[in-house]
Amino acid sequence: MEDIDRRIVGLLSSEGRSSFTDLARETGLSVSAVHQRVRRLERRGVIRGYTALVDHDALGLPLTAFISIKPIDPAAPDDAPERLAHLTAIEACHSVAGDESYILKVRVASPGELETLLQEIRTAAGVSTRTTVVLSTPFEHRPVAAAPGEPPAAEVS
Amino acid sequence: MEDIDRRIVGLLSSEGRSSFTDLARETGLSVSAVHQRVRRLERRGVIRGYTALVDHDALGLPLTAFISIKPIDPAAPDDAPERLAHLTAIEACHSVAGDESYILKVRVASPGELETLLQEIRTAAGVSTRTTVVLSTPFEHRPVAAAPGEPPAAEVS
DNA sequence: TATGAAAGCGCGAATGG
DNA sequence: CCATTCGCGCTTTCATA
Repeated sequence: MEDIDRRIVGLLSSEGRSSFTDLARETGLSVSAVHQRVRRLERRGVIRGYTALVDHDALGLPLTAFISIKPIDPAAPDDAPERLAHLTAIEACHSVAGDESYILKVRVASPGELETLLQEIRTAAGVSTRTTVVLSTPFEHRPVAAAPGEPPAAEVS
Repeated sequence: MEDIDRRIVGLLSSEGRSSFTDLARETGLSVSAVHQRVRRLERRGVIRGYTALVDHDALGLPLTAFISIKPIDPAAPDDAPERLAHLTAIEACHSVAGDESYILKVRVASPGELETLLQEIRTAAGVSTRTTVVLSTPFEHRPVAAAPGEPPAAEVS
């Protein structure tokens, strides 16, 4: 993972369908060189895939919310992610430190659907919920910066 | 926005670099038909762009956190998003209902960087912060479902 | 909005510096 | 690890219905 790879990742992170020809131009390498690097980044899992960024309003899912969940029985085994995976309204699931155990990000069509979803979450995972409704999203999915502060210098890793 | 468009969006949402040839095969349309539909979806903003999904661990940004912010002076004009936009560690910014005003999602290299970032956020936007550290992420960026419950029936829009 | 054909270019593999 | 070459496949546009 060196500087030119970070650059490629940055470019693909802001333009996921860039052609190898474009990437070559913008990095100063030949097409086959970028090609090899991109394939290697994919194989090593640095690039995990590609996705279209969609306007959820236009798709009829204008309501976004963060739902924090906490087990009702703290002694029960914690398999909330598996129990919730079938609910396609849940876009992301993060295990977190703090008072609650997971934060879910969900997209639904209406308050009514949110209510239904909350009940499904509570019964499927045996949890209580705390919901924060998103009013608007100034920005999201910003591309990774080409160079953060400094790549971790000398770490054994 | 009809059914075949949702299907295309779903496909591009799980495979952002799918060729038009593949999309045509999977939808049963001709190549140029999908081509037109995809371009129209892009023009109308239903598809806002494409991005590579990256492994932040591999990029040297293994620490993810949600930071909720609240203005110190509630009377001051609320322009936090503009004031925070230059901080590239902030991946997303959502305006939310509830006790706090925004939820930020950030990616940093270390606890030390998180501390620095928190100070920058507080001074740049005049806010207090509450931070929730992400321990792991069972899933994220799940593709939009082809058909939610039902597309909003008869809305004037 | 759909299709099919034609032109151009990008992709991907193989070879060699 | 990078550059060059080349055949095939994909993208893109246009004419047409």
